[in-house]
Amino acid sequence: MAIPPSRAGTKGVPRADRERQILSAATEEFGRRGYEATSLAAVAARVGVTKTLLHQYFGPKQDLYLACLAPVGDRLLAAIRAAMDAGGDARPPTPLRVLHNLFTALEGQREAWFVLYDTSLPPDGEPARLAAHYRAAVDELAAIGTLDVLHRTGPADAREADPLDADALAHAWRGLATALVRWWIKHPEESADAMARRCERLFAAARSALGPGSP
Amino acid sequence: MAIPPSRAGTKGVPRADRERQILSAATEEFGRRGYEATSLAAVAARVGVTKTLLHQYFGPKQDLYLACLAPVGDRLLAAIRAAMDAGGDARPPTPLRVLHNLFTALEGQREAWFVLYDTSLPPDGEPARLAAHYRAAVDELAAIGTLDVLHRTGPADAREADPLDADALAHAWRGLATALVRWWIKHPEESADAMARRCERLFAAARSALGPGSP
DNA sequence: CCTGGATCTTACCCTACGGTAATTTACCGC
DNA sequence: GCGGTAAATTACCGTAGGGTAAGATCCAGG
Repeated sequence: MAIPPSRAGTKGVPRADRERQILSAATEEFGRRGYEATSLAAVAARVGVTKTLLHQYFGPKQDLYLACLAPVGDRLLAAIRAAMDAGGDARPPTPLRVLHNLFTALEGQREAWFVLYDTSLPPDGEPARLAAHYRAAVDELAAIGTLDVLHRTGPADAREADPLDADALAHAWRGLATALVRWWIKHPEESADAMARRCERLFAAARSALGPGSP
Repeated sequence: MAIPPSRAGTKGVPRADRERQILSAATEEFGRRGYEATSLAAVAARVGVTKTLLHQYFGPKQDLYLACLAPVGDRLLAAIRAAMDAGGDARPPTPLRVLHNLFTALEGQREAWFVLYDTSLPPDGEPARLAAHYRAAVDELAAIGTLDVLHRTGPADAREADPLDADALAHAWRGLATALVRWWIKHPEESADAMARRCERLFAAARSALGPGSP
C-alpha cells in the first residue's frame, strides 16, 4: 500500500502572482464578512492554497489586512480627489462626479469599500489606526464639499449655524455612498456607468421628496 | 489556611430583572461589535455575572441574539408604521417623521439599530433569517414611500422608469438612516428631538446640493 | 546528475470561545 | 431552625482559528 504522495512543493506560480491572488481573495473576504468574521483558512481555500502560505507571504492576519487596506484606501482617495479637483461648478455636480469615480475605482472589487469601512475592526490595533487614517482623509475631502453646501443654504448669519452640522452631513453622505455600493454589490450585472446614471435619477427624485416644494 | 470561599449563590436579583439586564447588555454589545465579534464572556462581564448564567437563561448564543433582535425589530417597525400612518401630505414630510420616530424609539439603546442591521451574521442560520424577516418588513414600508417619490418625479410614461430604481432608492434611504444613527451614537449628548431637527436642516441643505438649481 | 533556492504542505501548538454538568450559596415559607 | 427552590458559580470539554517549525517537491543552472 502506497503512502499518499505529499502535495507539497511548488505549483509553478511565481510569488508576485500568488500575492496578487491572495490580496484579491482576502480583500473580497474581508469586505464581505468583516475582519473578525474572516478566517484565513477561507481565504486560503479560495486561492487553492494553505493557510501557512498566507502567513509566509504576509505575516499575521493583521498584516494581511493592512496589505489589503493600503491599496484600497489609496485608490479610493485618488478617485475622490480627481472628482473634486474638477471644480465645484462643473456638470454633473460634484456629488455625482464623486460617486461615478468611486464606482469606477471599485469596478471588479466592489467589496473593497467595506474593507475601508469595516465596522468589526478590533478598536485597539494597527488595522483600526490605518483605517482611521484613510477615513480621516476621506472625511477631510467630504468636509470641503459639505461646508460649501451648508454655506449656500445656511442662515445668513453664519454664527447661527450649528458647527456639528457639517460633520453630520459628511457622515450622512459617506453612509449614503456606502448604501449605494452595497446595493451595487447585490446587482453585479450593473456597470459603473449605469450605476452612476441611476444615482442621478435617484438624486433628482430625492430632491423633490426632501424639500417643502412638493405639491 | 482558609480555602477561598466560593462566590456562588444568589445575589438577590430576581430572574426577570437579570434577564432584562442581560438583554440590554447583549443588545449593546451585538450592536457595537457585531454578532461574530461579540463574546458571551464580554456580555456576562458587563452584567457582572458568569457566561454560564447567560446560557441558563437564554440558551446558546444564537438564541440570545434572537431574544435581543425580536423586541428591537418590533419596536422599530412600530415606530416606522406610526410615522407613515400619519399620511403622506402632513407636515413635517414623511421621511423626517420616520427619522424622528426612529430616534425616539432608539433613545437609550441607540446601538439596537445595528442589531437589526448586523452585517456579520452567519449567512445560514436562524439569526440571519429573523433579521431578514424584519428587514423585509422595513423595506416593504420603505417601498411605499419610495414609489410615491418616484412617481412624482419620474418620466410621464411610467413604463420608462427603471423598476430597480425603487429598490435602490429604498436601500439608499435605509443606508442614510443607518449613517445618521451611527453619527448619533458618536454624539451621546444629542437628544432625539435635537437630532430630528438637525436632520431637517441637513435635508434642506442637501436638497440644494443635489439638484441642478444651484447657481 | 546534483545542488540551491523558490514554492508549498504537513503536522503541530496554543488560545479564545461556545457550551454543559455538577455544585454551592442565599433566600423564603413553614 | 429547616427544607426546598431560585440564583449563581466552579470546573470542565470540544473545537475552530491564528500562528510556527520543519520538511517535501519542483525547477533552474552548472
